[in-house]
Amino acid sequence: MYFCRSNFIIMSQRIKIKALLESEQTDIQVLVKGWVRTFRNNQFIALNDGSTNGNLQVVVDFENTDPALLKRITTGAAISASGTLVASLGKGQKVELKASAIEVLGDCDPETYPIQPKKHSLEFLRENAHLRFRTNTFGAIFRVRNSLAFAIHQFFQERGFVYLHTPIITASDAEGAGETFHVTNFDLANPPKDDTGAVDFKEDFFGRPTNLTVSGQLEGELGAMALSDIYTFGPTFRAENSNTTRHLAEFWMIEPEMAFYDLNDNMDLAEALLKYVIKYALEKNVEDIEFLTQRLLDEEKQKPQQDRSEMTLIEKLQFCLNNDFERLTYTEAIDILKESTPNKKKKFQYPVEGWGTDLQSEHERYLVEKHFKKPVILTDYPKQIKAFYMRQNETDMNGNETVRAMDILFPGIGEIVGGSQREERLDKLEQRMDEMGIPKEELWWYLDTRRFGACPHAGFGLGFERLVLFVTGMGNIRDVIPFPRFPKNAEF
RNA sequence: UCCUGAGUAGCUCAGCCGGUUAGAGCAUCUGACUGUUAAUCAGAGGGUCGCUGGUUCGAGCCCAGCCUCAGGAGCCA
Repeated sequence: MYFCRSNFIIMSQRIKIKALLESEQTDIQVLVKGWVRTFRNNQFIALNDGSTNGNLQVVVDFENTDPALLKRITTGAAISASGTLVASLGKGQKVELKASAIEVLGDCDPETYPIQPKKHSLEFLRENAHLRFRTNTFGAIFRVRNSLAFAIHQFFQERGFVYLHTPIITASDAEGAGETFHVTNFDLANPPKDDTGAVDFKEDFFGRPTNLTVSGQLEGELGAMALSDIYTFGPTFRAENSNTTRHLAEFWMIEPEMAFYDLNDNMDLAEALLKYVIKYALEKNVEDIEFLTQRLLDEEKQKPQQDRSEMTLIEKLQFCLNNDFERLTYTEAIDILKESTPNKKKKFQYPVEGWGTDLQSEHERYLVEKHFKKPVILTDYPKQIKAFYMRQNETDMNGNETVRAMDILFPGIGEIVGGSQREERLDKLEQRMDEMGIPKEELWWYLDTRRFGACPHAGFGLGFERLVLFVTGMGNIRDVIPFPRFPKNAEF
């Protein structure tokens, strides 16, 4: 960080390895600190400090170094090294540090340290999630995740959106977005009961049943009805017993809500956001994405030819930037699927027959990966399979009832964004809530926005981990969040 | 939750039809070498075969239940 143009370095200041590796200067005195990746030949330390995927080679003058100190330079040990940055005498790196002093800051017993200088499976590293940051793969993933998070804020801030913090604890379970985690202060072995023998939540902390939020959308809409454009970016919780590579019990979601937006504006914004943040990561995390691209190539070498992707990770990301997402209605998608080869040859597990049922993931995958071969935005889904707050379309000439919904489908991920134009007409909204059995009394505050100065508006939810999954090319969502929460697992 | 597969050394795995002392590679340790890049070479240590029960003269292997993991499905973001 203290890299001055004048070749002058403050020796007492530690320099991050990323800055050193990018440096054009040599023959300067520097101080570095980091963790040993490998120690080869009693001479060469591959040192990493997390600032970049690359290691700095620290060369030790082993003949003039205390053997007891050399023994303590083990994989995983934290060390401090100072010396001269010189052009490397060996191949494989431009510069290296000729060490004049080395201090072991934290020893690391190689007999018991789980991370060995060898390849580890992702499953093993998941069980050692507290240490997996120290691997190349997870270093790259979490630096990319960081960039994406920053880019999301930057995108919205540049457009005048207000970052709104919606509550984590809520009393409404009305949205029906999934099973909730209960929040209570009760002694679960002995909760207070009322006259009928039911648990008496009047005695609980909030005086009513509460749960962790499944979505900040409804509260987000309240903000949009005054601030015009808001976004949330926070954790959400679903107690679904989902055991897949695409679901977590705790995940982060970005939920913008925009007043005076219709569905087209909504789609434009979502597409622009995705392209913006992918572009940002591609530019900001060049080495990380190159590393992850190579990692994916190596992984795919183990698969049979037909299961390998046609594009590398970088190519996929660039392809995403350079092409408009395909936009079509649910009804058009059903027509395509009905006429598709796999449907005619009965290759689908769930044959596509009529209008009105939800698409299975095999159908979404066909549209995205085989038919269009690019991200797809599906709109105007049947009203019966979508949430109560979505704006109802006029019944079409075939008598089909649809809502102004949109889902963005990504290759390998499936649904990454789900959104809609919201129903701003009070009578329509109330009627739909009645039909779906949603308690209007509980959502009186939500309905107030339709009573007082209602206006057309829209919004969407973007699953952050699914985005990270796509940009890193990883296959399991549990590998793109630092400490995954899923059924039967809350370690760390 | 359902379907399929898996659980054997620190890690990744092999282990035949149920039969003597359970193997390999990597990692670790010891020694050699000393401009290495997954260093190399020689040697050594390392096991409650997921758990519980059952069948059998005998179980890593067969059976039942449970636990955990992976992949797929559903729910979804």
